Amino acid sequence: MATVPDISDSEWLIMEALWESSPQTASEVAKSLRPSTGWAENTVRTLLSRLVEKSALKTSQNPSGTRTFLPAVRRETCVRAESKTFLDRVFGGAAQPLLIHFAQNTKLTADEVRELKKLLDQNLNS
Amino acid sequence: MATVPDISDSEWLIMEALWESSPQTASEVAKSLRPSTGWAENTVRTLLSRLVEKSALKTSQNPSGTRTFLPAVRRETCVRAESKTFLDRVFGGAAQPLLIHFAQNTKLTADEVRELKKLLDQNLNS
DNA sequence: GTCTGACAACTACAAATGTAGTGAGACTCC
DNA sequence: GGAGTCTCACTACATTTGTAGTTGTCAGAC
Repeated sequence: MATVPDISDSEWLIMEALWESSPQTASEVAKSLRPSTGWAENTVRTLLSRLVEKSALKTSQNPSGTRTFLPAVRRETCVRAESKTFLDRVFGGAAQPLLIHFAQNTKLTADEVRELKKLLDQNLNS
Repeated sequence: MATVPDISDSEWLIMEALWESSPQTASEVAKSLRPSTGWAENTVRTLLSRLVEKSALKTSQNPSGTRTFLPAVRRETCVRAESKTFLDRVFGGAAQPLLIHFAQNTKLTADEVRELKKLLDQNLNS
């Protein structure tokens, strides 16, 4: 049950970068986030360190002596945890109102609707 | 577009209490939250004041001189804002993966599934 | 050998959040 | 009319978050 660490908004962006491609060094992460966030390299380093402290990331020493970072928790696990928090907080834990909310408030394509309906059917039979 | 104030986790509980029934005095809110949160009355007062500052709540002086609090923003509005934040943060703004996630990870009754499918159809025709 | 430029480690600091305590005025009940 | 009781407005204080700056080291470039 490896309790999932609490990941803040900014930290989430770091995690995304590493879930997408890892391991990466601090400066690689910084470089890839710079366009979207404008963060100074040190900011990224701080966030990386905090995530290591929280055990959301692991590091490994690579031959050249610099550290590389890689996720210690799977994205799916974190998504699940965040989703639960959100669900509890905003919808009082009731998933159906949440589904209703998003089904009403977002535009979906016919294909997407088809796929969702299929999933709903599978849900029933599980 | 009445930008929605940022409401923290604890504050959200206060808002819920007032969305459910308002206006209420500080001590009424405190009393109703005590069982679930264990908060001291002053904690509730502080949170109420912060919410008034943020314009999430309004107050009105009632005859006896004590203040009562009531929401200044509709629950639906806040839910929408929180949902968007969450969607952007965790699902990169894509609603369909979110719907998939919740459709797969929650148990629904046959009725609920039926209703959701109906909504999905309406979504298509809108 | 020294200068340069990454990298790591540590420190900084304000705003937001969670969770209260204190002091002062008003009201209430003997 | 003094002693509790409510309320309110202020103040407090540790943590977490966002966003860096500073210092020291080490490896190549020259």
